[in-house]
Amino acid sequence: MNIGTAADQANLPPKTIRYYEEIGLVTPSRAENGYRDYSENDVHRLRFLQRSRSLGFTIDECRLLLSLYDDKNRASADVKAVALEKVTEIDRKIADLQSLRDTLATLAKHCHGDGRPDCPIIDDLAGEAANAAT
Amino acid sequence: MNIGTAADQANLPPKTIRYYEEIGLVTPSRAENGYRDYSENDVHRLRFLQRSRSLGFTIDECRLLLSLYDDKNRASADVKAVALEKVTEIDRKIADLQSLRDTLATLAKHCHGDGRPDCPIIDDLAGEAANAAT
DNA sequence: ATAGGGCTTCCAGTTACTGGAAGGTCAAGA
DNA sequence: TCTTGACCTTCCAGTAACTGGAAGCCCTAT
Repeated sequence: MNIGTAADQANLPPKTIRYYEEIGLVTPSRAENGYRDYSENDVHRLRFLQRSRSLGFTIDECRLLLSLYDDKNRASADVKAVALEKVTEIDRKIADLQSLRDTLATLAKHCHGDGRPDCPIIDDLAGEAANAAT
Repeated sequence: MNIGTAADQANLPPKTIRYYEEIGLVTPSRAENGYRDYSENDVHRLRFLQRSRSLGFTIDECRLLLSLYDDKNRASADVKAVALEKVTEIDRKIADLQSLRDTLATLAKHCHGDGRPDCPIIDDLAGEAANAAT
C-alpha cells in the first residue's frame, strides 16, 4: 500500500513515516513507479512505533522495543525493565515539574497582579528577594 | 569583567552566555583586546535569565520577562499572567506524564518479567491486546 | 488534455544549547 | 625574555524528532 494509506492505518503523518525509514526503523519495499509499498507487517511496526512514542519512549528505546517485538525468544523481563526504567524517568520529570509549579504558584500568589510595578516574581527572578519560594 | 567571571557569577556556562548574546538577550561591551566585558547590570540580566530558565520559562518568555524587568512602569499583572500561564502549562504536562506513567506502570505490573517471551507490554504496543491500560 | 491529489527527493528550520577546532591574548614563572 | 597554560575569540557541526516547503514526477478522473 502507498504511504498515505499506511499513514492512515498507523495514525502517523507521512513525513514521520519517511523519517522513520530514513533512520532505519521501517523500510518498505518500492513499487515499480518508485512509490513506497508498505506491507501489513510494515504497518504493524509503524503502529507499534506510534504507540511506543506516544507512551514517551525515545526513538532509541523504540528501536530496542521493536527488536524485542521481533525477537520471539525475548525474555519478558527485558521488556519490563525498559518499561520500569521509563516509569522511574517519568516520575523524576513529574517531581521536577511539580517543584517548578509550586515555586511559580507561590510567587504568583504573592503578586498583587495590578497596575503597579512592584512584583515579587520579578524580584525573585532578579535574585533580589529573600527566596520567597524555592 | 571577562566572560569566565560573569559565568561564575551568573552560574551559567560561557557557551550559554555567548549564545544569549547571539540571540540578543545580553550584549556586553568589548574590551580593547576583543574580549567581552560584562558590567554588573549584564551579570544581573544573566542571573535573571538563569533563574527564569531554571523555572521552566522558554527563551522567548525570558525575553518578555526581561523586558518587564527593565520596564519600571510595568504592571505586575502582566508578570503574574506570564507566571500563571506557565503554571497552567506545567499542570498540563504533569497530567500528561502522570497518565503515561500510570499506563506504563499498569502494563509493567501485568508483565511476569521472567525468561519467557509472553509480554503484555509488547502486546499493548503491538495493539494486539484489549487495551490493558490506556 | 488537463486538473487535482499524491508521491518523490532534498533542504532548511525548530529549541536551547554543547562540543570541538583553529587561533589570538594574557599573566606568571624560569 | 621566553614559554606555558589558562582563557578568550570565531565558526561549524551536532543534538531529538520531526515539520514545512520547494521542485518535480505519477496517477486517476473528467
